[in-house]
Amino acid sequence: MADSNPPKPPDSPESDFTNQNPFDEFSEFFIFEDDDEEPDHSMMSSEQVPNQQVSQSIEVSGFGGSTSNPFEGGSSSSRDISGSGERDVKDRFAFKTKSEVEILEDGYKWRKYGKKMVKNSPNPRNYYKCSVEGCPVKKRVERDKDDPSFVITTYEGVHTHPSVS
DNA sequence: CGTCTTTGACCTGCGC
DNA sequence: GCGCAGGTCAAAGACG
Ligand SMILES: [Zn+2]
Repeated sequence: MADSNPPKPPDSPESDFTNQNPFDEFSEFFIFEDDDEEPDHSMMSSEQVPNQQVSQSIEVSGFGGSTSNPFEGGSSSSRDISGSGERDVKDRFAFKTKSEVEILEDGYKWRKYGKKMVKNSPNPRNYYKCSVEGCPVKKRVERDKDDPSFVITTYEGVHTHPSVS
């Protein structure tokens, strides 16, 4: 109750983006399944400098439109490396987006199934899953620690069905 | 009426 | 063995 939208008018993410500069407000930071992680040995010592890495220029046009999806067609089922003891083929795709709302419509229906607090950020992490039966796709949404205006959306899995009608 | 949201509890893996 | 962290499920309620 009293959800109270953020201190900001309902800025429909699916109608303003076309008018904004993808380089200024729509920073796409692709975070593939990297092995190395932040070697954070000591914690809470002195805040580390924010890693403001906003770069990369991927073709992202009809995002939040309705049917266009940058996911399908790019990196997907690459399970041809089953012979070698390679890492799992779990498709993990992180997306950093500048938005005040976490519910970015990407053309799919998601059902929230959990909320957790991350220690690294004073913000909670939301867990979503595709409502479509048979779709093992999961989505994780979390706010940035240094930039609460940024939202990190992590997609896991591949949709096995076209976008919603 | 059906769908989705919300919160807590619960499970597992790991570290020490 | 316990605690912590992260992740998941389930019941109830809200809501259209
Ligand atoms: Zn799906």
